[in-house]
Amino acid sequence: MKPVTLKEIAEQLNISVTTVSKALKDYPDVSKKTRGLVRELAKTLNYKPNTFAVNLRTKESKTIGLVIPVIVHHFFSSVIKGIISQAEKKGYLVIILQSNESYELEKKQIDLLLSQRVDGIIISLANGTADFSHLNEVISQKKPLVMFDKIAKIVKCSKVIIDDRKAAYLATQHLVDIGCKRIAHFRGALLPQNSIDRFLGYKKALLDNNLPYDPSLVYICECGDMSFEEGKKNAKQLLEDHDDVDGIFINTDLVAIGAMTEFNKLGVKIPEDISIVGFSNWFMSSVISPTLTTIDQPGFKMGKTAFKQLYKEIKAIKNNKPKTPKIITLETALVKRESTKK
Amino acid sequence: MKPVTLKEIAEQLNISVTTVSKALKDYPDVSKKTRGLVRELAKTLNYKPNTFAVNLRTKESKTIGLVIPVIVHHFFSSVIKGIISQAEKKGYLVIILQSNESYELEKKQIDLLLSQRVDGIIISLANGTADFSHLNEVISQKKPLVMFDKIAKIVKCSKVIIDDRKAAYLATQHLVDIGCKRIAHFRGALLPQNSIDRFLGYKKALLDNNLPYDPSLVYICECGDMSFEEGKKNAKQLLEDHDDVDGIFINTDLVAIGAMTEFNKLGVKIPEDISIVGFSNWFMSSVISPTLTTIDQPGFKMGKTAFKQLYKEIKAIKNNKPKTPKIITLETALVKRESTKK
DNA sequence: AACAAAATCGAAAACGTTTTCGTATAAATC
DNA sequence: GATTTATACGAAAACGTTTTCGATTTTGTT
Repeated sequence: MKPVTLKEIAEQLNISVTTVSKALKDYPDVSKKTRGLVRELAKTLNYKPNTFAVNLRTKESKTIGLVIPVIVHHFFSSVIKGIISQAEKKGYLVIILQSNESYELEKKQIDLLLSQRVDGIIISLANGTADFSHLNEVISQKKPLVMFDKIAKIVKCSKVIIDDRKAAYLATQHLVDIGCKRIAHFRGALLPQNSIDRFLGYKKALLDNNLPYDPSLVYICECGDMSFEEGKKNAKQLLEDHDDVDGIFINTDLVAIGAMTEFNKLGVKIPEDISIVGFSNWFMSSVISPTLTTIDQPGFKMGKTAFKQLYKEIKAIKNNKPKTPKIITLETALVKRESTKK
Repeated sequence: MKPVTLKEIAEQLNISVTTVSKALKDYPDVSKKTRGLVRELAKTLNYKPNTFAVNLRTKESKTIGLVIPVIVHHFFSSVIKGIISQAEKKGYLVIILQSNESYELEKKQIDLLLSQRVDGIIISLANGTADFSHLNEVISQKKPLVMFDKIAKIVKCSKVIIDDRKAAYLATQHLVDIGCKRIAHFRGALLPQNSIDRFLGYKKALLDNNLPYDPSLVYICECGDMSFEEGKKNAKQLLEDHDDVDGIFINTDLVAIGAMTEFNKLGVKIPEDISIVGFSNWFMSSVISPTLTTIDQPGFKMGKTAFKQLYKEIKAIKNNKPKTPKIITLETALVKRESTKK
């Protein structure tokens, strides 16, 4: 009934707990014979070390925490998958918490993970996060921290990102290349670095092509749970505000799909009347009609990379060998589809 | 540098560790004064109980395990969200593992969770799972186990499901109601109970409407990572095999969307030539063209319900009060959209 | 003042593991 | 045969908490 312990194995074999423990962990100072006996008995009794005791003793839990803004989300669930699959290879478990795009909640979740004493934390920031004391707390506790996608440049930790500015530039340039002259932008929330960078890439592409930058062509979406609705709303507003727009670069696929739905309803033809480029390459984008040109954002790889980096830092800290934060930039690509086919 | 312990608080106040512990946990046998002092010092020192020690002592980790076949999946990620949000309310953390639709992996993950000594496990079975010894192992260790969606009737544990047979019946009946005479079915893998039930519901609806059941109209998809491709492949095959089909009830939205994509490519009009009903109500289904009629499967609620049930059983076992397994059936609804609009 | 009852505290064991360090036995060396 | 050197084992402390139970002090009662 009760789980088997080292003590019971020791008693049955008439040896000490110490020796049993050593035998199971391949210590050199235990004879081949007793090691064999211990191993055998442990197997027949189905011995499983008590993680609680091991954790207490070793001060590590082989568990990491992951905090993300949303879960039901193609990009983020891809990242989760990447992290979990990589963590599994190294014998780590992953505790997932969501911030719901709320700073308060994010702070609470970090606290929770710290008091849970996870071995490291991976996070993508909530839109509302402007204060970083909770993250600095993690760092000052010498716990490895890796940020991805929605990062804060100011926090001194490793980061896994894409070159948002470059990707946005590419997307906008593509719209220019196919002949768009009046290009709008549905940007993300104000705070997140990546939504800023995408905006800057958009702006730079316009200027490099001698197209005027018109702030009234930039619309904001929070990109939270309501992304789709926001896309619809902005699309409608855009039509009311401007009748000459022939291209839009949109911060997120889901918003883009909302916009396309609205345009479709209002009789605006895509790509004939307006060309659209999204961002992230959600699976959905390849099956809607017209299919959506977008930037491929490698979620799965980002997850894997983030864990790999975290793992390195966990090892490094364990060996008392510091590690300077590293910024890893993954490649993206423009995926051309029907929404920009002239 | 080192985390604060009860001992340090005790030494600073010149009292015993016992009293500090009691003061922090509102034991009645500690005076108001000392409790105040302890509380205050604990706060200023930012004391956080060492979870490892607490776990070891109390034999519970306030952590549960979740095993699902896939993560990047609208339904499953909704369930994850439901479980996590409910677990949070009760102070539980969730460790997520994926089985990748593989029995071997599923077994390994369960083992992992057991050796991790989680307080309970929630699982949706892999397609390949036909042996249930790993699940019975969980039960025989008196660890609460709740299955959802893809369940095994034979395993004696609580389950959260929908009435798949009824839902499938409803879906098929709808096709009949709009005038379909020759209705195909893309079913799921052979083993999962829900794919069996959906098939049975389909079959019964045909017979109840005096339509012949033709086995050659039933196609199989594994519904794993390749769902979309499977849908395309089956659609193509169906057209080659039969030229008189005017309706299809499809096991999963993603497969249905694959099929629709293929039909679209081949010039088959939906719903004019063939009407389609999917299953699950993925968000995607509401934005593709034509929008997909489907069965709404309440993932978020399923997750919440599954955790609630698990929580009840964790409490029950703690109080040495057994609990007979409970089967909870959630409501579904047919969502009529363009793919069945005649 | 004597006693009972209540209030307050602490010693100690326990949870199960890991690891250091010492000791005893066996093997090797001269 | 005496000494060194491997080899094999175990005692014990430590990780930080919870909880039982006994001891002491204070309060209340007569």
